[in-house]
Amino acid sequence: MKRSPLFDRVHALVRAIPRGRVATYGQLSKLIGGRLTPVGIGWALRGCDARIPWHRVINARGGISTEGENPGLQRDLLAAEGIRFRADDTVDLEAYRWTGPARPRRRRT
DNA sequence: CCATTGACGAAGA
DNA sequence: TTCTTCGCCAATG
Repeated sequence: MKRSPLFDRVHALVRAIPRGRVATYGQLSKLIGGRLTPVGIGWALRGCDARIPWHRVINARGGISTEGENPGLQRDLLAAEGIRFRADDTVDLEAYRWTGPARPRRRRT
């Protein structure tokens, strides 16, 4: 895997996703700055290192897009983090969506 | 260098 | 509401 600045940024971002939380491709794309499209995010994660929690990245519907080779793998990994799937095998983004690396949710001071 | 594809998303019909 | 089209960046052939 070539370490492009963009890819490295994506990897760092994904590693910043807390356990039990998920992010969408489009969201990461925006967080990066739009330099990479959602598809580009997937490209960056396609051959990433094992230390990257790629399983926390799902599509905008809350569904899994990696069922191609390991059907259920990502789902199992997420379930192991306490994430519950709906009957549609989708995650409730409203509840589990990661807000960002340092989302200023509440100004303490 | 040119064309196609890819772990996607949003908008229009 | 669902289906189709276009867009976006990078990699590969």
